[in-house]
Amino acid sequence: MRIATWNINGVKARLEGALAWLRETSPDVACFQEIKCTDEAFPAEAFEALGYNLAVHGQKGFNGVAILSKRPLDEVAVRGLPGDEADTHSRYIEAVVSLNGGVVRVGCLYLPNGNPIGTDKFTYKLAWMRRLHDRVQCLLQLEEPMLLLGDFNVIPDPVDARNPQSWTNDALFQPETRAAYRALVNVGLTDAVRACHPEAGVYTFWDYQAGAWQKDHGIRIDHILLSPQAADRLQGAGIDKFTRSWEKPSDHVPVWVELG
DNA sequence: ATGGTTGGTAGCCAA
Repeated sequence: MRIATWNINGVKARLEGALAWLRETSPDVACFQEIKCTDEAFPAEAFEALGYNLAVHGQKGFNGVAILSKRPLDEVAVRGLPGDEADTHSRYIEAVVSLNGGVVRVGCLYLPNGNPIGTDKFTYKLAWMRRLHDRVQCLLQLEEPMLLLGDFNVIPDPVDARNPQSWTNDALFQPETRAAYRALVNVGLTDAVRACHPEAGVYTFWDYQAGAWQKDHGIRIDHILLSPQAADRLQGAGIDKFTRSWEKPSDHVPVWVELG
């Protein structure tokens, strides 16, 4: 089965592109980030017409995440990342997908950008990563096939940027950010794209500004992390770079894994 | 080069 993630940067602006991508690649599960709308405003019918069941956690204007699944969603485990009642951002939704003779748990996330550094936005990013770490440690005890996927807003290593030096003052590439991401992976998760594509030049985001796409000034910040039970079934991973050339593209492109 | 571009929303914020 194919499980994919895509920061679509506005479901209203990206509806035709998102539908075209779903028709073309037919993922069994698709996770969206930055839907930028409320649950009520999400164009559910258009996705249901393609055979998807939906779990949406949105808010007005920005953020917002959604899980689409061809198989039934057994349970929407949580809407919103646990650990801070005061956090009103819609950045995490987790659901259990029912399979023939099993389940797979999917955590769809939009990790805070954190810029500019030295502000409460960066503090919020690091606190959010700590809460995500706590959630993952809890989930690993279930010993299920589990995927944590989405826009992590983390450049893990210099190889994940075309021009690493240009990101040295950015929240996505701070030592604290990278350390928190390493700690998360090191609890026992597999970075699926890294495992399947260790080579340089693998990116998932190109800024709209300054001709970043034309110059291939990309970064790899959208990730799929697998629990051991999911990693055992990993058959391949990839990036649907072709969507970045479409009319009205998202600045991110889809990332996917194939599980046996 | 502290630039430039897009989306959502309503005179800017987030990225």
